[in-house]
Amino acid sequence: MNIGRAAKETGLSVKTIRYYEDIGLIDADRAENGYRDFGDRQIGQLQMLAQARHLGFGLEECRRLLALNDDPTRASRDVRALASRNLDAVRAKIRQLRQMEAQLERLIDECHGDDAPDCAILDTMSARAKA
Amino acid sequence: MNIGRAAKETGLSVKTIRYYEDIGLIDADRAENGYRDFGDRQIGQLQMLAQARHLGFGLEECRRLLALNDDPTRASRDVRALASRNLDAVRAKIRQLRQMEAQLERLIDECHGDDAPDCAILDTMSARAKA
DNA sequence: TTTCACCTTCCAGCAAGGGGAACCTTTACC
DNA sequence: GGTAAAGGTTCCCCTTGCTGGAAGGTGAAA
Repeated sequence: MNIGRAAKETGLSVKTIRYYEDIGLIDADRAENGYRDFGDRQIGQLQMLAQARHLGFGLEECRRLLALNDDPTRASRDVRALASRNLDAVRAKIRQLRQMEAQLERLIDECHGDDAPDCAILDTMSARAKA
Repeated sequence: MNIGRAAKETGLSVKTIRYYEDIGLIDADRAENGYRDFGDRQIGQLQMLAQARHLGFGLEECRRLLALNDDPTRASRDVRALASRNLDAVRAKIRQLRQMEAQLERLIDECHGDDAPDCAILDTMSARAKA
């Protein structure tokens, strides 16, 4: 299977697939004309990569996931730990974003939003902390 | 004020401040020895940058904010619009992260997390979509 | 004087790819 | 069979927002 076809099957972009091969996340066979040739195994790996990225795993974590998936002697505990760490990271980001959200809401609420120059958003943001 | 001192006052790193000058977000005077010299105005701008970054504004948006802050003829409407766009972006990210969170929770819940190799996380993630 | 902290510039790199150039192959159409 | 379009290949630069390090100049304290 050519790379374009593989891209369609997996929802990844051609560039992304080449990049994944480049950094050694997957390996692709080569046809005689030099074109990459993806088999079922590789397509499966790419689909897993797409899933994992969608779930917020970083590429190094994806590498670990692929290795675990390939290892019949794995312990599901290890997979779970990996996923849990990722979940923690996702939650941390959510918390941070929620703080941003709350502060932005407050600022926006306080700003008149008219033609006049005085603006609570700028006032608050430029307030000297130590003053 | 030297850059190190400015960094302490603003909570930004020395590298970050140099970077901000580099991309033209702020301008710094120079002392005779070639050292950067930050006055009250620049410190204020750096504090505003720190605030804005903290609130999730991108650097180009920060540039706009600084310009608006400098402009006595501004309309607070414009500041508000900028902040609202940022709030929208923050909310979009939160939504996305929440989806990740929910899916990860479900997967982790389904995984035994023991010594055995079978793992719902890997099973789900490597499931061929079209099969 | 020496030493140390601080400053300078420049170069390289991170995540995770995207864009596009320059070039080769395959496929489709007439 | 010719030709053009649509694919493929490698290569290098761009992005965002910095961080780290090397090589070297300067300032302050012991």
